Amino acid sequence: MNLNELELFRSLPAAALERLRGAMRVEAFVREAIVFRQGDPATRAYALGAGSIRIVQTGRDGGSAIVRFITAGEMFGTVPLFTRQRLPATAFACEESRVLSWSEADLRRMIDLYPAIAMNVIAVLGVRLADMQERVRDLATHRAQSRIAGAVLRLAARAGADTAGGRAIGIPLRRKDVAEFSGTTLHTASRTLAAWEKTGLLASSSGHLTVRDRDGLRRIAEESGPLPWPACRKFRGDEG
Amino acid sequence: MNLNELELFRSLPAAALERLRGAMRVEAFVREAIVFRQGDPATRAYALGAGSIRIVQTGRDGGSAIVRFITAGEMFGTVPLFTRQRLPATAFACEESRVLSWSEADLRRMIDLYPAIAMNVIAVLGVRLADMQERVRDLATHRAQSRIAGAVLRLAARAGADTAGGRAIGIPLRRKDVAEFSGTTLHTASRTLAAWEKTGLLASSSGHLTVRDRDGLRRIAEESGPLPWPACRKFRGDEG
DNA sequence: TGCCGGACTTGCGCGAGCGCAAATCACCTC
DNA sequence: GAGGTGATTTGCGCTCGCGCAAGTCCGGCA
Repeated sequence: MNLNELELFRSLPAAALERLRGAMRVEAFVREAIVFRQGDPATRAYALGAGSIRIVQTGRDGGSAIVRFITAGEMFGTVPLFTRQRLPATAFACEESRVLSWSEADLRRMIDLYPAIAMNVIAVLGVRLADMQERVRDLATHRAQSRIAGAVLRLAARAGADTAGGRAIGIPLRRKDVAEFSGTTLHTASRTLAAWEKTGLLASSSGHLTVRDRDGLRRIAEESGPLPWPACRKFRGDEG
Repeated sequence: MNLNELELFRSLPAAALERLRGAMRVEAFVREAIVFRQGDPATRAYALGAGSIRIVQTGRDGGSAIVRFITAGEMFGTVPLFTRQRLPATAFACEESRVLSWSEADLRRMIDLYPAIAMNVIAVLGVRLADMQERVRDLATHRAQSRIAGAVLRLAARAGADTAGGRAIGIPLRRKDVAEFSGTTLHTASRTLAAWEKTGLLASSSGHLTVRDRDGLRRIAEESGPLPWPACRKFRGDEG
């Protein structure tokens, strides 16, 4: 993989990429291996060369949620380097993955030399922040079914590839993953996905989901959140 | 207000602050006035001089959630300048507020001259991203009551001031605000807050909440989310 | 001082979706 | 191919908390 394909190092001169390659550490992780643990001090900047990673945050009470999925080219675990915080979540490899990383000192040195890296970081964080804000709204205002549809669509848009049968999500997803990503339970996620498979909205085989009817899912995702009741029709009627 | 009190312009040389002051626009907004609207193109970088602002995101279906509260010193509405997106949310003044702002061109020029501004932006975004991730986990794994407690505690920590009667939240909050910030309904928020007032966990007068028993609220906030049922006691027993 | 509109409270009914449990299925190892 | 581990499915009961609606409180304005 060319380093300029990483979002972190976009539009840098060749000399910079060469130096970065020299300072780079490459590691391989097997399925379900842990790249770093929540609570550890942050020491390196990570980027994903190949595979996929899920970032899981666990609360004091044991409840955990998938904060984000990382796909090839994305940076992760890097923000706490700038805010002197500890790592706020744990990174699991969803599948066999190749992880690239740089030491904090090397990264800071490169940012001093090439401020464009800092601007890349801002752009990445900005997009992610917008994404998380949308998820907050989603979780706060939508019902379980809509949230699941929204989560699937978001993943399909960001990590999907168009195939003959529809848009395939390039991340191996268990039912439990879908549940923890959309803020519902394993059972509800299972029931819902199974129903959608039956209806032909999507297909799943060996841990991979494929969106077959994007518009159908979008309709469910935007189903007016907390008011899907017949009794509310009178209000929805005069709004148009 | 000294400009170096703004999180965006921390630790800049006096010369930089002087230039920034020259390029600054100052506006006053009355209660419930709109600073900018969701969907508008981003043209300026904002910071709050005094007062408080709520950032509200509305979905296509009409459901809206409070994404964030802004207090004096914080920047807002600035990220889309870097990602070339439109503004993802609307900013309402919670009370009379003084808003400072800079044009995109001026901001970019200053960042070129003083890269420390870019690092400040990264630090701010990093903290906010961590905050939003925690909220996502909260919304996904906690019950309404715990979410409300968590929301109140978060606001008290970030925008609170210690007083004789407890820690007072420096933002005027309606019940509806609490509801939209914690992902529940006006009714549940009202009931819950009223109950807590009766128990003495918190107090409210003329739109301002005061946390009287932080540990009590924290206990509710961390009440193991989806399993507060008697039937689960057998499990909770051998953990604690 | 009296009027008015918006915010807050509260009783009621109910259904979405959670926790539980048990059966089934897919996949990996040996 | 056999055994085992973990993922998935699915029926059941039950509660949380939402929608509704009516009443109350409070602050602003004339």
